[in-house]
Amino acid sequence: MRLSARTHYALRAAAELAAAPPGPVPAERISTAQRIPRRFLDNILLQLRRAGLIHSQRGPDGGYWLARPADQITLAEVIIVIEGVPQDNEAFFGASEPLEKVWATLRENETRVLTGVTLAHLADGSLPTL
Amino acid sequence: MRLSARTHYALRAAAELAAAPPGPVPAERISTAQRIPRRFLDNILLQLRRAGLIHSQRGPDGGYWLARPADQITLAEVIIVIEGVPQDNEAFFGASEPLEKVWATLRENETRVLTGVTLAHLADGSLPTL
DNA sequence: CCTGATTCCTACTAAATAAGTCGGGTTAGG
DNA sequence: CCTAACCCGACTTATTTAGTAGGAATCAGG
Repeated sequence: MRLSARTHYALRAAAELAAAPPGPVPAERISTAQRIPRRFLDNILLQLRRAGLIHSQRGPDGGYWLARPADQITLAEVIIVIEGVPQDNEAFFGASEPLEKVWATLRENETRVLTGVTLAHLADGSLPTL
Repeated sequence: MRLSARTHYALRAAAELAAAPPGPVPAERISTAQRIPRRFLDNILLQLRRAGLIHSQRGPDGGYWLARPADQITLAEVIIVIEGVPQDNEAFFGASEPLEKVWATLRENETRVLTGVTLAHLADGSLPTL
């Protein structure tokens, strides 16, 4: 799979929000709970907010919260927001042509798992049969 | 999955060797058949040889060939040779802990497919049920 | 034993990506 | 108006990627 540190952080931050009681969670809290460098986290949360995945509130008692119920946000969605859509522009010739099908299979497996797990699953520790 | 261009080239080169009739295949041929930059290919083939995956012969009528029967070389093996062993050093805390299991599942799926497909499968276009 | 085809090998480079950091601006509550 | 928080673009440093360069070593055939 190979995901960037940024993406791992985003997923962990999202998990933290999903597990928190309702109401704004300040970045500082997420940062310490998940051991994510504070300024970097700001940056990531900003990206999640711009993508519409979370909402935010400034000022005292401000913070971040999920824009939708945790069981309606999949890991795949978070990953896409951070990594962007994967673009494959490989070409296959002759003997290597069957590789295309192998990659397709791999991608399907991946997608199936990542769209099958939601933030709610992470929050209550009950993973679905994958 | 995300593999480097180098790894894709290695796989395609290996597929080409698997599909060729017995005997040395010159790099030049692989390069044109699979549209791989010549000098870069040299470099990659060298790495495959040092790993013991292929053999080579210099001079006229020289070239490269598989060190073992094509049905005994898996895609996983080629990938490991080029990419090295993947090292994950992520740590999980609290709400994000279940992620570990998700990544494990993903890795298992991947491994199952990549160790299940051999160069022989590519060569004769008969992929196993994945 | 010379010639040309072919592999072998180290080193180099330009561009992209990754992983943060920095400095300050903006907003809201008390 | 003060303080806690988010907002935002730009910057930096290191690593990886995708090759390229230049030539040395080897081997078959004539």
